[in-house]
Amino acid sequence: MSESKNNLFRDLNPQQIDAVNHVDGPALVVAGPGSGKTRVLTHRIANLIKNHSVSETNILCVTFTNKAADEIKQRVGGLVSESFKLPWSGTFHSVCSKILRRDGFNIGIPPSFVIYDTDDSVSVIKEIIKDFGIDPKRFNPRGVLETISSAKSEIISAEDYEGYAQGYYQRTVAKIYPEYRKRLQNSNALDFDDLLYFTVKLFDTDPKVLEKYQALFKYILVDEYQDTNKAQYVLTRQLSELSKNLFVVGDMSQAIYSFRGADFRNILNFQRDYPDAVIYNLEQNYRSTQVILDAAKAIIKNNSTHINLDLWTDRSGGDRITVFSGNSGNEEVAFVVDEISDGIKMGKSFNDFAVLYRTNAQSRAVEEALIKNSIPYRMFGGVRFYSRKEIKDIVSYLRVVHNPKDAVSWARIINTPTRGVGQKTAQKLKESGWDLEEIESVAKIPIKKWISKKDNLSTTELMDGILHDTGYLKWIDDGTEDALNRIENIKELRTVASLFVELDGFLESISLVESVSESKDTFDNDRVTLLTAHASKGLEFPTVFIVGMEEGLFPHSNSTDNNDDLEEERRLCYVAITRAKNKVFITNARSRLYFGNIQTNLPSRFISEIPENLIDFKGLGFNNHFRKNKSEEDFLDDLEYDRNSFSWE
DNA sequence: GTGCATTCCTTTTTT
DNA sequence: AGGAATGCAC
Repeated sequence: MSESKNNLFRDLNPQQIDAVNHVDGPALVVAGPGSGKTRVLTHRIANLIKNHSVSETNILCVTFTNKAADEIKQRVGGLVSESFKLPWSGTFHSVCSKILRRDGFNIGIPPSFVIYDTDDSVSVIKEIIKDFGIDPKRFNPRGVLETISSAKSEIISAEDYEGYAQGYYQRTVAKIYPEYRKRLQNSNALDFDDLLYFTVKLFDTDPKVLEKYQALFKYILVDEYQDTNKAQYVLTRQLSELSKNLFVVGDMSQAIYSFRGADFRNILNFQRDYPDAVIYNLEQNYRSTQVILDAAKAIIKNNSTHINLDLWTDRSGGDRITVFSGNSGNEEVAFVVDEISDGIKMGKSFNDFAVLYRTNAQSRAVEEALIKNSIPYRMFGGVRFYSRKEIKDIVSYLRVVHNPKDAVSWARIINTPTRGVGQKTAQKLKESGWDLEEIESVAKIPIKKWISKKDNLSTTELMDGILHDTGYLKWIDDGTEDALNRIENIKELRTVASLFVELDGFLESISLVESVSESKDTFDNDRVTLLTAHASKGLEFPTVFIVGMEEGLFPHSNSTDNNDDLEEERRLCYVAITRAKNKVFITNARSRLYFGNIQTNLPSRFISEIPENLIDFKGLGFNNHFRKNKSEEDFLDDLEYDRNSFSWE
C-alpha cells in the first residue's frame, strides 16, 4: 500500500473505509447527519483517481446545490493535486444543461437556449391564462406552473398530460401545458424542469448519444439521493445502465424536498433496481453532543413511513436544549439577541451562531433585532440577487442580445427605461414575433448593433454599452437611498460579469448559480448566519437557534392535515436540530404579528416530542403548561424571563 | 401613454 | 406590513 493510499484512509472509521474502498458495482451509502458523508464522497473519488487509475473526466458527481459541488471539487483537489479539476461535478441542472448544449440539437434544442427561472415561467403562464380567457383567480399562475412542473418531474409530456389529467383543474392545466411548451420553444428557452426532462428524452430517443455518455461516465456518484425526483432517478439509471458503477449517498430521515417532486422511496427503488448493491451505513455522528442526538432521535422516531438510522456519538452528555417562549415575536428575537450577546461576552464569535426559521418571511424580525443591536449577520436565501428588478432588467438586455427570440425578456425591456412604448405597441411587437426591424423602428433600441458586436466584446463591455445607450442608470436614479442600492447591485452584477469572458457562460451561471454575492463574504467575516431550515442542510454550527417553533409555522399549517406532509416537517425539524454541534435553542411566541394581524399559536408538537429531561424551559412556561396541563401557579413559576423589558406588538 | 392611488395578495420550503 | 398589480385621472 502506497503512502498516498494510507493518507486517504487515515482518520476514517471502518464503515467509511469500506465505502471509500468501494470501486466497481452499485452501492448505497446511508449517511446520517454529521456522519462524514462528504468525506466518503471526496475520499472515494480520490481513491478512484489515485489508486485505480480512473481519469477525472470519467467521473460524474452530482449534488443538489452549487455549494456542495464546489466543496467536493475543492476537497478532492486537496486530496489529489492543486491543479485538479472535476469537470463533471455539479448540480443535476448544470450537468443536464451542459449535456443539452452539446447534444440537445439531436432533439431540436439549439445550443443557444436560455434558461427561464421561476419568475420568467410565471409570466409566460400568466399571459397564456389571459390569452385563453381562463379565470386567473381559480388558476393562479404559480400553482399552474407547479402542476406543470410536477408533470415534467414525472416525465409526462405536454401531449400525454391530457390523458393523466383528472378533474377540472388538471384538465384546464392540460390546455395550458402544451401552449406553455410552445411559447418556451418559440423563445428558445427551457425552464428548470425542462433541463432534466429533455435530457431524459434525449437519452430515450437517441441511443447513440446515451451510449456516448454511458461510456464517458464510468463512475457516477449522486449525493442526497433521497431528494431525487423521478426524472433524476431515471437519469441516473440511464447513465449507469452500462457500467453499473452507481454510488449513491442518502438518508431517508433527511428527505425534505417532496414539495418539488422528490421521492425518498427512490432509495428503495435503487435497492430494487440493483439487488446486488452493497449497502454501507454511516451511523457514527462526529458533530453533535449526545443530548442533541437524543433529542433529534426522539423526534424522528415518531415518523412511520421510513426507517431511521441509529446514530451514536462519543460526545456524551452536553448542554440541555433551551426552550424559550415569549409573549410576542419581539420578545422571542430579543431573547435570541441576548443569548448571542452573552455568548460573545464569553468569548464566542458571531460565526458560532446560526438562526434557523421555517419561512423566509420570518427573517425580517430577526434581522431587525440584530441590526438594532449592532450584531453582524449574513443571510442565505431571501430575496434572490438575480430576481431584483434592476438585475433582471439588465440581464434581459443581455439575454435578447444572446437570443433575440426571448419573448419574456423583450416584454420586460421594451419600455424599460420608459420610451413611449405602451401596451398597444408592445402587443403589436409581440405579435410580430419580436421582429428586430420593427423593434428598432418603433422602440429605437439599437439592438442589432449589439448583436453584431457581441462576439467581439467582453460581457462587461457589452453591459457598459447597453447601460450607456439606454441611460438606464440615470433613469433609475431618483436620488433616493433605494436607487443608490440598485446602482450598487448593478455594479455588483458588473463585477460578476467581469469573471466571464463569454456572454453565454455568464448567462448560464446567472440562471443556475443562486447568487454569487453570497459566496463573497460567506465565511471570511465574523457574522451570525440567518437561513431557512431547508437551506441549512449540510451545514453545521456550534450554536443553533430554531425560531418560530409553533403549530402552524413549524410544522407549517399547510402541512398538518396529511401524514406524509407532517412527516416531512418532522424530518425538517430533525435536519434543523442536527445542524448544532454544542447547543440548541428552540424559541416561540405566544402570539405574533403575521400578515399584519396578530395570531396566537400553540407551541410546536415537536417540542413535546423531546424528552423533558433534555430541556431547560425559559420565559413563559406555556410550553410546559401545554405539555402537562400544569396548574396556573406552576405556570407562573416558570416565568423566569423579564418580559417587562420588551415591548408588545 | 404616463403617473398616481387603490386594491389585492402574499409567504413553505428551491434548482 | 409591504410590494405588486390594477384602475383611474391627466
